[in-house]
Amino acid sequence: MTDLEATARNDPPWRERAVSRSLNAARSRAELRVQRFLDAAFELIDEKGTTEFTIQEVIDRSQQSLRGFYQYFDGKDELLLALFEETLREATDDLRSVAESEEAPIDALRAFTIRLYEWCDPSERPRRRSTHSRRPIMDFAVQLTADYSERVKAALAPIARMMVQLVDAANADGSITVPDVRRAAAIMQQTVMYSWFGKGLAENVRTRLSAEATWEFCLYGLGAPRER
Amino acid sequence: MTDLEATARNDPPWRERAVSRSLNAARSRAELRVQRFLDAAFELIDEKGTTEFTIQEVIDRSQQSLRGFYQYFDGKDELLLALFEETLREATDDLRSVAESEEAPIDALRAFTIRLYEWCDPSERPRRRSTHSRRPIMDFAVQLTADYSERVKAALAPIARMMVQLVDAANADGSITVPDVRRAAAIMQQTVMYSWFGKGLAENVRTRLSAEATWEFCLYGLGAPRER
DNA sequence: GCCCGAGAGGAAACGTCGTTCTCGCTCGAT
DNA sequence: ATCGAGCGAGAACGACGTTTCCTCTCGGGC
Repeated sequence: MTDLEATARNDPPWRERAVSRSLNAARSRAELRVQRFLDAAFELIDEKGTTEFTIQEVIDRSQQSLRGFYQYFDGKDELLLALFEETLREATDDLRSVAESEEAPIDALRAFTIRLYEWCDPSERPRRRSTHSRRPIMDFAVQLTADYSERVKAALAPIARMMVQLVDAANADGSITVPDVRRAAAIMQQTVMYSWFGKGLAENVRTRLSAEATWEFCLYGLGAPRER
Repeated sequence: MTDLEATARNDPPWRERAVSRSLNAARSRAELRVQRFLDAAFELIDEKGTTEFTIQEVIDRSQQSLRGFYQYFDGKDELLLALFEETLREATDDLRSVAESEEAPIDALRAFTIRLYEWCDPSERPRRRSTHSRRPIMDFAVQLTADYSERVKAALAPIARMMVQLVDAANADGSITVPDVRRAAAIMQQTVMYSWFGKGLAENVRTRLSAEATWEFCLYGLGAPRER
């Protein structure tokens, strides 16, 4: 062990650099190929409107080999999980910037909430520069949750954390009044995020919920003083 | 056509009775066999905690033939849909009786809401005499919604209708104040029913939402006066 | 210049499942 | 006794995810 460390330390710098360069090359090559798979899968989801594409289609579209696919992904689930995590990463960045663009805590919470709603609701065509529909991925997330709750939880954690912070800030300055910040943030997130399940269930367009209606409901639920 | 009708009308009564009896026998025999399939599927779901049983298992358990299965069901989806509808029928009856046992509209709404929450939340072991876990079916309902939104909607309609009535009554007597009853009922139903998705997502037990917390959140969201 | 081994592509193969098909038995009516 | 409908049993099929195997290639060491 110590010998190995010593050897490593005594390696001429050029060797280290060379190895590193080789590794970097390999890494970027690998990342490129992974990205090709992801892009192909996103395209297929857009076209079909569902996550029910076949591996073969991904292979054909990305012009890579089945063997290569299984070299980079443990299976289809891993691919879908990667798509999900990628989508949530985008959403998180977007939500952060939206919330930060507001001054008052209650306004930030409102902006954050409405944008979160838009990310989850398929019928919305919001302001964000959405390159493709994430709807099928959000749908599939439910199934992912069943088998990979830890990873889904981890992917959702940044959004959950932001929600807690925003509720806490609004609670601190008196805009809202909640007994338990974390609990309130949880129910808030849940109400907003899972609102899209009501999609096919609303009997008519009139009763379909809007982002605004959801926000108001939450606002009073959080104990905001009601205007008369 | 007229001839046929005349013939039918002139048929001796005994023939009609005989046919009817035969049909009744066939019907009850068929219903029995369908029930065997349903029971077997329920058992499998209970044991495995998922709807991912195979048709073969249902066949084996119900001691019937694959051929028979496809004679009664168009496929696995139809079976799952039947289980879902059966479950909702039970839930609807239960919810109705719970709501009717309360006098004041707001109390009825509260009782209804909390019981509905319990029906959807897997972790709850409520007062109802639940013979088996409906959790996997509720999970799968999301996928069913994607392909059979009409049938899911229809199965959910009675519950939705009750929710509207209860919100309307509570709104009428001033317990709550909502601008749009149908809309309020919709968000209410959604918030309560889909709360179980937060299952794997809550980071710890403390932030996990209870039926009571959900009810309170909704109550104020619906515009109930807040006690100070 | 030659060889060798890692890596990648292609395709065949496998296992699981849902679904369909076919064969043969049984039973009740004529 | 016979015929036909109904039904059980199981083979077979097709779709897919996944694994495996064979082959080719390419870069580095002898």
